[in-house]
Amino acid sequence: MSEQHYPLVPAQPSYPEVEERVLARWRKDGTFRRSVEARPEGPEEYVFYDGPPFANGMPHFGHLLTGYVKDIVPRYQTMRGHRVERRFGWDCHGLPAEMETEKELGVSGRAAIIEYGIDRFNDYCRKSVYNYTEQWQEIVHRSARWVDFKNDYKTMDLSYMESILWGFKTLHEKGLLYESFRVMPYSWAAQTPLSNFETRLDDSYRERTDPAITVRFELVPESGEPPTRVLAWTTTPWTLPSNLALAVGPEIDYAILEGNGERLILGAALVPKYESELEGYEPVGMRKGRDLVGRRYEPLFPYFSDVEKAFRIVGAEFVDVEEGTGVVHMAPGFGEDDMDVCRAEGIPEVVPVDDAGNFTAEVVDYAGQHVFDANKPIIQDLKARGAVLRHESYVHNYPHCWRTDEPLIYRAMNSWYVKVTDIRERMVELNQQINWIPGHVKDGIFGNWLAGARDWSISRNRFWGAPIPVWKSDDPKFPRMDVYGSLDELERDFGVRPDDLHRPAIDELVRPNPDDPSGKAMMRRIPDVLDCWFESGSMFYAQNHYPFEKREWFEEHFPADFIVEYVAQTRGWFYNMMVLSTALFDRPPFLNCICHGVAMAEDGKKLSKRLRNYPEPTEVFKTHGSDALRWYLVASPLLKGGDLKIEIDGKPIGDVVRNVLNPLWSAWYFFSLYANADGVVASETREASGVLDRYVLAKTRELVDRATEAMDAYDIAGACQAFLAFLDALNNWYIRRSRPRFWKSEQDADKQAAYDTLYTALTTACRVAAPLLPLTTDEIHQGLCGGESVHLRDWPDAEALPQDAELVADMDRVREICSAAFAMRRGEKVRVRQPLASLTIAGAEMNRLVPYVDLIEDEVNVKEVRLSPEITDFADFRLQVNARALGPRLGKDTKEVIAASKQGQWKRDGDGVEVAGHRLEEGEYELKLVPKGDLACHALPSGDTVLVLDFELTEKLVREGLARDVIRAVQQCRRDAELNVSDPIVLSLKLPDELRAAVSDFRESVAEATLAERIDLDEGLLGEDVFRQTTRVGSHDVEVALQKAKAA
RNA sequence: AGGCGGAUGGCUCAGGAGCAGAGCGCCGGUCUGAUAUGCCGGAGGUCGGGGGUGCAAUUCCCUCUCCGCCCA
Repeated sequence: MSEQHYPLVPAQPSYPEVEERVLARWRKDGTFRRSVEARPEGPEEYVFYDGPPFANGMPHFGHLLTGYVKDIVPRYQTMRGHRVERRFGWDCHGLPAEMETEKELGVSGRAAIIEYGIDRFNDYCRKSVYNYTEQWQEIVHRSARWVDFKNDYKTMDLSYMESILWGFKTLHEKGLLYESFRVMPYSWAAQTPLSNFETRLDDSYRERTDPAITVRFELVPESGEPPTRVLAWTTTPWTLPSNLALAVGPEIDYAILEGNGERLILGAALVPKYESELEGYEPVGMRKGRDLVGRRYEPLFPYFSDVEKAFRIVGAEFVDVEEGTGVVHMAPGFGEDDMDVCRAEGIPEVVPVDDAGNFTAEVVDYAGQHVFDANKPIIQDLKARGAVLRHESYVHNYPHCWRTDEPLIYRAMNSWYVKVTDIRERMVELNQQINWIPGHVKDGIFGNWLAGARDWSISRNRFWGAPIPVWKSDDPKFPRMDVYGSLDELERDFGVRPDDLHRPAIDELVRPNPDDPSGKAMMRRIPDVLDCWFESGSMFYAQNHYPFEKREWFEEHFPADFIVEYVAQTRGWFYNMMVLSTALFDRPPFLNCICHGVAMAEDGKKLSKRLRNYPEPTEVFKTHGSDALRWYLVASPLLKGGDLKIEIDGKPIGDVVRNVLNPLWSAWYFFSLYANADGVVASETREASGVLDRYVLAKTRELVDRATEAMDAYDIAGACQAFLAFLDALNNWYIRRSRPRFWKSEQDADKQAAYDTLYTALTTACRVAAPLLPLTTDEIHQGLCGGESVHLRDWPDAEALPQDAELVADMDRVREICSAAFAMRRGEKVRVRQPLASLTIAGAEMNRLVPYVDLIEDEVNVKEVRLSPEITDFADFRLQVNARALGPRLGKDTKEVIAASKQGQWKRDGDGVEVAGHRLEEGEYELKLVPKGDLACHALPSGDTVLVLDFELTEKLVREGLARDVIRAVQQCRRDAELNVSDPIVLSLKLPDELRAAVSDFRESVAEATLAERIDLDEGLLGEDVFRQTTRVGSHDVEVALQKAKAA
């Protein structure tokens, strides 16, 4: 046995085992750190920002997908020579943590938390952040994602939070913050306002049945007028006690109806909808809305009857007659439009609802009742007073809180806002500097969202978050507001340097108001904390404690070269970073951004832990491995922004093993098997002489070119596609056709060339696929290159490999010819082992096929390949018009030309052709070959080549075919006997006469093919170590006996 | 409600104004001294409904219906 220079590998490995092995090696060797540190710091660095996930559960396929992309691109850029630091980030603050803590501690609501103690509450939140970090690290590690956990950032770190203070103060100084009392979506269950985009992030709109009532409002009578009532419609009866006005559309027609001793006013277009209620009422007039404006009415409830300027009909453009009565009841404390209209009219708002959604004492009759519970008694009261014309149920989509699932209300609140509208235009401009993948996101989903951006509410009336660094005087006689942007500033004014910026410690910083000479007024922090989105959107500066540390580092690492998250983050993280980056630095926060689609469960629904509608990622790791999952996800439509249904049994992931991992491994197995058998050491080569070697090197070059182009365009699926095409050429053509060169016993230059070429193709392929299959390729690469990790290598240099487009085109044509020949054999039901006399190839440029004649003869198993330029002997031309080129020129006649060409009604006309009275020039048509009907003929799909296969069999050909059948039987026997591929044997065959004659005729080739030193056809093989087998060849039984030949 | 995406073979999805594609599944065949988890071939689709623009629409426009997603 020769010396072995490569590991012996199994034909089919357990990929999960391979992966565990590679992971252990990485850990032991510190491969990740080494790969980063091997690249220089400085301007050549490639900057990646990791979006912080909120880890309140185990990662699912969606997280993994993002993680894979977060790994692939940095690995690629690292191989391209760039240093890529990868810090993991954790999103720690905000409602998700608070809600979880409320549930686990059994305290619910602001009051309960304050009673429980903000310090204890926040301590629990702080701990809960760590609940899943370990499992996350484990899964991220197992998925072969390289990311730095040790040096991670957390949004709750003191340094991070100090940067947040800086960001807030800087916005304030730039005049981009304001405080305002406005109507906002409010979660009474979470006891916090939500920003407008939070109400759109989750699928928060969902069906809800509410009461809808049509209410009579009694007008203050004008002289001589019978009792007159205006009808208004609402689905929120609980806002009626806060009603302060009624709105009509100035241009809308309102009908006046009379009956039952009263007059009713409602939108004329809506009268038919109230047919049954209005029976007995007669129309007595019609008024435009503007003629109703200014009329006073009686308050429905007494609670706010003294509010100035209230209880009038006002005009509002937004009123329509789509629904209701064409008259809108206005409660300016609970509706955005209502507040706008009423403020314009000088009507103040009233908000008699507390933080928990209960009526306050102002509304005496319902005080303490939750607003939704109060709907019922309010309706009953109104009915008792005869104020309700109709009471119905109304099913509509209604916004719900994304954390608590409870319905939101709209409520006027005090909140801090970022003046996004001031920088909106600039964001739209800066967005043009960003390369979005897929491209339509830029001016589609993201661009549109930016263009319609609204001011961002960033204060939360909660506990676990970065504090709003605003201190106000507690005495309105000495108004003063201080905004702090650093620990230094806090220390300067309060005399202590906080080591924790969380509540309640931060609230304890109090000092006398310097503007109050008596010293009694105190400066106190406003109790709100920041929206946690403000914090994650600040990561690009806060993760490195900007501007307090590493300022230069920041300058060099901003904006990011690359980020990736799923597409909905166009409303979340992408957007918030854009706002803050534009506001603070007037630059885009990132330059390339992949938005991937949504991984869904097999049932087409979103992945749901509760429904368990998806397999555990860890199970997939155990069965198919991480590389297969990685490939499955990133080669899918997900990266083009599409959604993907993940099958629960993971079958498509198994397909990846079969279609990607196995072919790659098979090539590696083949190499190691024969290289070890021959004791060969292969090395990389840049040139070759044989057509097969030159072909596969050119294919390798093509792989590098295509993959580079794809990866540079962030088209990961495209890189996968290129790799698959290469694997096919390598396995099913190069290796398949080159096998005899590896088998032969001479250790000559041709054999070495074959090894070197295969070695080059394999090592290059591993490097190209390293980001896509980091574990499997590393195992193979280490085997090929003496233990060197593929991830420490550079991306292959395409220029080092020969480019030969002509050779590739010719060889691909040859492959097509062979494929077509096999199809013809199948048509005639003639097995490939049966040699045929000849294959005639007719078509253009036949001379280019000359170097491949032997190869075709061998592959197709024919004695002779004839190349013929006489195409018309075998085939006719069919005219195929190029409608795309012709259409613009011929217009209406195009159809006729197409029809005529299909019927063969055309003739050649010099350089062109004539069809239906038109002359077609070159480029406007193509001539395709169609075999003549009576020949065993086959045309290539390209239409430029036809094949004729001679199926006439001579006695000799038949015998040769039979001999090959016997060879096949012997080879099977060798394999069943578990012989080594290079073991010589002694062979004995017991054959029927026909086969015996065939083997006699072709004794030499049988012996050569089966490595038989001796073939015995008469006496049979006797002895201990004889392997015997009876198999069927055609319709005959054949007895094969063989024995490993004794070493000479 | 809104924003966005989607509807193409049994399934998962590409494509894109000019003879409808891939993978899987199915059916049939078959090479093999690396790989039958391979290779070759085949069947299978009036490209969701309706309207419009065009010489030409599955593709562009309008509309309807249905589905999906919305802190990865």
